[in-house]
Amino acid sequence: MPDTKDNAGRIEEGAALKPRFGSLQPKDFIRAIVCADLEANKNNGRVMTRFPPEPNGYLHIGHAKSICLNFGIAAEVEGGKCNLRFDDTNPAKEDVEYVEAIKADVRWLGFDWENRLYYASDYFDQLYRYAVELIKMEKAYVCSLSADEIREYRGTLTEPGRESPYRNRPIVENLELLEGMKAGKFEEGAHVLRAKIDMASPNLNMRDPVIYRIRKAAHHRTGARWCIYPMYDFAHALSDSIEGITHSICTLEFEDHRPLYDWFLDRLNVPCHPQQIEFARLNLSYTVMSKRKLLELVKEGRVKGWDDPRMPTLVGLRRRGYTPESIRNFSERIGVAKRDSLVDVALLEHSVREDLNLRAPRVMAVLNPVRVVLVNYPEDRVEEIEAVNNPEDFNAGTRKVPFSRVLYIERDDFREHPPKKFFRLSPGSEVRLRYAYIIKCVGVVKDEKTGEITELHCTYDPSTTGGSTPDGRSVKGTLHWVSAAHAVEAEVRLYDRLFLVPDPNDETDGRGFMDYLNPDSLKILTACRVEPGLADATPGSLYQFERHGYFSVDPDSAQGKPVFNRTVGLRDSWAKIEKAQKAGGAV
RNA sequence: UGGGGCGUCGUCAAGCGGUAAGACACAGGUCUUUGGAACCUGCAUUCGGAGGUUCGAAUCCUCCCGCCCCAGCCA
Repeated sequence: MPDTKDNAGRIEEGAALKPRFGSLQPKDFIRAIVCADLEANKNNGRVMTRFPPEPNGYLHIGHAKSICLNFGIAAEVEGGKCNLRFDDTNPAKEDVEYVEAIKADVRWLGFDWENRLYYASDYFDQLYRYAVELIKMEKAYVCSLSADEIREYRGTLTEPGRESPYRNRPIVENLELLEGMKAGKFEEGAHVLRAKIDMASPNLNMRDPVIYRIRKAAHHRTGARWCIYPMYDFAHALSDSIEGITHSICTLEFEDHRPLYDWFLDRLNVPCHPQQIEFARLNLSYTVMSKRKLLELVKEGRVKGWDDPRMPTLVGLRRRGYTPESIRNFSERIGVAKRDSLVDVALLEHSVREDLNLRAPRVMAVLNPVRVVLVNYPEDRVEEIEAVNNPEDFNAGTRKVPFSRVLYIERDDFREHPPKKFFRLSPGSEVRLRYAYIIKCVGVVKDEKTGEITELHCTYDPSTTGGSTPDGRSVKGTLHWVSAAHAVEAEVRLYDRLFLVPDPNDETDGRGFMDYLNPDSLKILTACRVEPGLADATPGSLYQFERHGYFSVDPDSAQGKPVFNRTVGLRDSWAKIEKAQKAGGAV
């Protein structure tokens, strides 16, 4: 792990004497600002951003948007840099478990902070010195009001606040008190350090905000060395400055904090004054994004953990089968702006399909098997059928798949009474088995009691090797299949959206997001049959099950007993037709 | 009834005084041994509303309407 103590992003002298543009384009309002700054030679042509997560939870797709923005901009500018900085100012909520997970996620997404891994806690000494400076300037004071009293004194949205009776404590007394706080002489809540700004400000953030509070909790990095911790507004602005950040990009809810951000930097003798720019956070339809809600899903057991494939967390998406490329493309497509929006998950799904279409090897898997006996095929004959691994990529080559007299096909691919436009298998109809032969259904065997179809009898046409039709007859349907004697049994987990409504965050009718959970967000199929080549598929690898969708091999897989997660289904135009037929009555 | 933001196609989103990009979705079609993919076509006479300025406005001005955020010793 790189040492971060001595190289905390010092502003390199003479780092850039002329603007460096790199590939940066003004695609969005933030890049437009950066471009303009570069042209004006602001910051000496230097561009430095940062991604500042608090290590109190797992990263989700919303963070990915921010990561792609911050690391993206830095990468697009010649000499641009993006730091990874943990905003670890609240030991009660934070944990090393999260810092490690976050680092892994950022790396997985494809970004590199090189040796610039920082922690706000690296700056605690410096931050403390800044606080002392503020006191000496009479711009900060130790307030001994209780938390409740402070709230009361703060006023409301429409009424100004009142000044704390401790507001005009002498400098020496403030200094002594702060020293005492730092030394652990007081209990939590006894005192806080506040900035002395304006209790009548219409911006509540400016009503003498707390900048240090006593917290006697062990910090995951500094241990018990400190018992006072700086608040976000103070720590963040100054950390940005210490690292020489030029553009401090954050989400909209911090817009009201910008005057405070600037206030600290304008008063203190700091290395530089970064520009804070706010953009709208990502909202995705049919999902929730707040850490609180995600945590609740995990704690209440509604999902199996942070990496449950239904979670919008990066670990969840990864396990589901999403690739870093697809997430980066998605981030690019959604754009960056300031208006609140709800992005359609379909766009995310499109992004994976697009990526996986090009790279996922194709394979045959029967999810809901029904037996097919080729009555005119020799009993013990086994053919090795050649199949293309990826029609989008001829370099992917071919493979052999065993074919024999008894096969499995998808139960859905047979209809005893086929609806209009159904060109799969039905009594008397012909259909092609992918890469193999054309078969015709000549008999249906049912369970006497339940009426369930247990077996289909078909004949195969030996002249149609490889699925060709030498006589030129056209066979519309092509089915995937698997040889019963050779297939491997597999578990397949079919995921669907976690929520039933586009915006589960909407509480206007008194319901909460938990009320909108989709009871069918996970369907586990245990009797699936896949090609023998998949017996020992490597966890994490990705496949396309032909005619079904994209699947990732789950870590729960065991030798000879693979488990697959459906990443996303293929577009299914038959499903659309069928739905339309049902909706429009007959035909 | 305080302050800060935002309102352009179903969903994102360009546009920055010269006459509405693109993507997803959707609808048709071509092709096809994945009803996949690919490809083609269609999809806002109109930019929250009303006035005004201008030869000309989504872009400028005025008023109005709607939505989001802020009263943690959270970030």
